[in-house]
Amino acid sequence: MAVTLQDIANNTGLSVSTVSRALSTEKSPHAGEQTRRKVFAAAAKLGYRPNVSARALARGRSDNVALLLPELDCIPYIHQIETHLDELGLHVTPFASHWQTEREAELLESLPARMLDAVINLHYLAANKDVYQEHRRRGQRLIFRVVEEDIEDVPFDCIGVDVDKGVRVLIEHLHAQGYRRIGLLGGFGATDVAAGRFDRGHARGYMQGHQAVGMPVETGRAVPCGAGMVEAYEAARKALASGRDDFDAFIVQSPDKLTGVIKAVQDAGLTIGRDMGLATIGAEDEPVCSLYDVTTWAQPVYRVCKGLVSLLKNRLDDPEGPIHKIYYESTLVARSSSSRG
Amino acid sequence: MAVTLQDIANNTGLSVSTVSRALSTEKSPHAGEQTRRKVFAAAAKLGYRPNVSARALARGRSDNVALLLPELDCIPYIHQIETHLDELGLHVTPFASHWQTEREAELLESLPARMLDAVINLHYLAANKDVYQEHRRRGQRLIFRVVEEDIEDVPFDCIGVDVDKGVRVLIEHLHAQGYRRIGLLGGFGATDVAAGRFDRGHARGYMQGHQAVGMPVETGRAVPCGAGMVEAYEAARKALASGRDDFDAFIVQSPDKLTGVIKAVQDAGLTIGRDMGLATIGAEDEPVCSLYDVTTWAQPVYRVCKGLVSLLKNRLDDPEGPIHKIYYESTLVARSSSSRG
DNA sequence: AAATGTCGAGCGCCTGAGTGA
DNA sequence: ATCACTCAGGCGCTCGACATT
Repeated sequence: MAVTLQDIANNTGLSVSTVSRALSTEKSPHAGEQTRRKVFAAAAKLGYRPNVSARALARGRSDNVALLLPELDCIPYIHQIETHLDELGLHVTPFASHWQTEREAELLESLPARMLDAVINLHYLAANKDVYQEHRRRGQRLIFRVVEEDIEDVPFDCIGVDVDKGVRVLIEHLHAQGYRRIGLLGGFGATDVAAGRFDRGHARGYMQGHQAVGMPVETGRAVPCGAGMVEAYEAARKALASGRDDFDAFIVQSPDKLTGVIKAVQDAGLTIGRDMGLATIGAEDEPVCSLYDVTTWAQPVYRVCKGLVSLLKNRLDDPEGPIHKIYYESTLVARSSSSRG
Repeated sequence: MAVTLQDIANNTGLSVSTVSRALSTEKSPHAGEQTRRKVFAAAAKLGYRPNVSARALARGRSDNVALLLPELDCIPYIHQIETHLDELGLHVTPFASHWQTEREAELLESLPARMLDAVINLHYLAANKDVYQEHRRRGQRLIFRVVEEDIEDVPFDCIGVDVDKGVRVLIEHLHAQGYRRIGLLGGFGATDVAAGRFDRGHARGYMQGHQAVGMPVETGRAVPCGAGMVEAYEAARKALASGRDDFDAFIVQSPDKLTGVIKAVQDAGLTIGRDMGLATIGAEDEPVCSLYDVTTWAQPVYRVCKGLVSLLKNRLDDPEGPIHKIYYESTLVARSSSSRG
């Protein structure tokens, strides 16, 4: 049904290969100016669209890159990366691992058969390190955004985001504002702290922050909770009910949870900022944060995405080149939720 | 690099076509039980993965369906549809049109070249009707979720969702609770009402609702606003500031905007439910709605997704069959945000 | 020596027709 | 005749190796 090169060839009286060459922007066996025009005219007239499968099969690449996400809700990332890749003539296909290590490995496994030129993984999982290695050995190009780990420990092209530093900075900031009983709500961080583990991510930052300001860490200040605002609400409510004096501030792991925590604080009859400090860690331009004027350790999403794409481009241009790593600093956006003025 | 049928053939001493047949579940030229076992063993050992491009090229279909979304944030839909299609052995690729009619047309245009077997479009746009027709004529299978239009006017396989009825029902409900000055905030609906147009979607429901309870429609009660909670907040704030007595309830077009409206109401010193009724239209299981206990006209997302997929299956099984249409009723989930008790 | 155009093999897989038991 | 398997052409496109000016 679809229009093929053959159709254009018939229509113009040229051969399929000539048509192919005329349409491709490549240089070497250039096509003549006239033929070119003729071909383009015919292509437009017939509504030709190159068949991506055939092209991929013939070239051994698809101009397609996979975007591996822990969840589908990383929308600003998807959008940004899509935009940047578009400029390189690449198309992006998102895949969600739903936070399952296994599933991520399985997805990676399925990618070569899809002929994807590269993989951008938004969340480096140390647990899958060997899997990543294996896939690189098979020729896959992998680019990572690293959140939990130190990028020194990551033997791949990657962008580091200073999340653990964020907790430290937020604690110092909250401490400077007079808060002394700072809870950590949600995420792996809260779970780690509750279990007395301080060797990675938020938990490490939590520890470092307390050390920096000379406060002892209380593992009871960790409030683990499931995903979503409702669970965050419940967790915060309970935390505030059981002993209101245990907390005078919360660091909330994600803006999503923030919505729940805000309500819990309000319901407890507390005023945000004055009675209860609030801060979170998230992407820049997070609507909830500006709506509720919440202090944020803001990840530079735009630069991170741009960085990921440029790493990708480097890697595609020079598959054997040295590994590149970039570290981006987040910004402390101090707002009224954490000021006692 | 990747393992091909050829590799398995070499490994087992069989021919490529035998291997192909042994691996395919099809029936006709069955392979012998022993060969089958041998082939599967070799495939597993070598880690064979069929090349999707080659397969698509040879079969003329890709076992892939496109999911056309107005925005990337229809996450529950994506997830559900993905799950159901998975059971049919189909893979889904999401494409976002960002609410641009043009872009949607362009996307559709690009799909045949990707050999997608079908398209599920989450938002039927009457403006693109001719484009849809044209693509069906070219053999594309199209399935729609219809929100704004009457499904009688939609000549395609589709699921209807009773959104306009929702506004009517919500108005009747709010009226019964004693609310008399009901605003409509956000979306096409608000824009239409503000412009005095009542011929479709929310605007029609707004009109019908008022008629049903015998209240006159005030076009000034429409509060148009852009996407996102921050814009909704601003719009609601202004509406409440300019003349607080103009409104005693809001119907909010989407749960996203709801977050902003709630804050605006709180900031105005009003109590939700008592001073100001609130209701919204959204998917079932919307976290914001249960968190803030907001009355909702709840779309049956799960059934809609299941329906879309079953329509799809029908269409694939019988491309020439008659058009099917399904109409799903939403449910009124009455909560405290709209009760004066 | 270019510049322009054609040939044809082949990417990995499927499948109708054919071979031999 | 059935069963088990192989041959070979083709899906639409690319690209190295020629042929023609």
